[in-house]
Amino acid sequence: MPELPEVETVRRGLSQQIIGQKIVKIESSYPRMILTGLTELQEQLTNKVITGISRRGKYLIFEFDAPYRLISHLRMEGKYRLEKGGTQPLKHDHIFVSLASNQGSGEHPDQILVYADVRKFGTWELIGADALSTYFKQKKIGPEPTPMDFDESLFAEKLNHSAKKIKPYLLEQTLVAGLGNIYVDEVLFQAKIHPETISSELTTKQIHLLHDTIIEILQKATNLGGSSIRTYKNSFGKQGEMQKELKVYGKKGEKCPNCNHLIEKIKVAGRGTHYCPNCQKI
DNA sequence: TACCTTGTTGGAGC
DNA sequence: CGCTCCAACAAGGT
Repeated sequence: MPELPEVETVRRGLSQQIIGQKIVKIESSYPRMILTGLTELQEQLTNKVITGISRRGKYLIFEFDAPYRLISHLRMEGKYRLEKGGTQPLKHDHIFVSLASNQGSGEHPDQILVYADVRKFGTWELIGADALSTYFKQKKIGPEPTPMDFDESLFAEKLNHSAKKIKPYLLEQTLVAGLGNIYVDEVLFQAKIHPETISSELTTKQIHLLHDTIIEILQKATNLGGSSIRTYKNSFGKQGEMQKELKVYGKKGEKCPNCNHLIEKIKVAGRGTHYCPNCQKI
């Protein structure tokens, strides 16, 4: 379940591995996940060089020496890895991008970027470079969780006028981009806010703490290479370190590190939700 | 076998 | 109309 820290870690890895390489072939055994079509992708990107990889919220964005951008969302279990050619595809491999170093005469592929996804929930979309900002505006993706982008007064203004429960609201990606089910539980625990608190009932003090905690936890998790719970690995096949730092996610029945009360798991808006009933009261 | 997992969306319902 | 909530969906592991 890659959230912002995991997606950012994948981005950093892939940037080291494939920037400057030329796409010589694209194949897919599950073209349905390419929402804008496999043929279009092949037509526009074959023989193009990958010039950069960026990220917006949980979306990865591949850039080329062509006016197109490839937007990749990993959803639950999407993964990238690089392989030498001639390797047998694994069961859940869906897209194969053959890459050649963009130097010399060789069109001989050096390595293959493989996209694998057990659940097949991830998506690829090819869009014009000029349509990128429109794409995220239409999806109402909120600011990046950084001190520069994430404006506290705007955040407070939205919360003050909403009857939504805070956890599902934070998961919408509209208040701030990048939180998923793991980090939203961790953030609310650290800020001592009950996940079912009605947004407009949060105090100014709580909102301030929540704002700072979102930035802090996502930054910390990114620095640690994300959390490998379930099956997440980065593009080098390496696990993250943040799972060791989690306080409530997946800790049902264990003691709260603050007060020794047992961590509970409830359902909030259909999502498994971990919290300490003693530290996080409505 | 039915249920659970998650992010996102469309539409039901108030 | 505006807002909130929830089922549905993608597919397979347990």
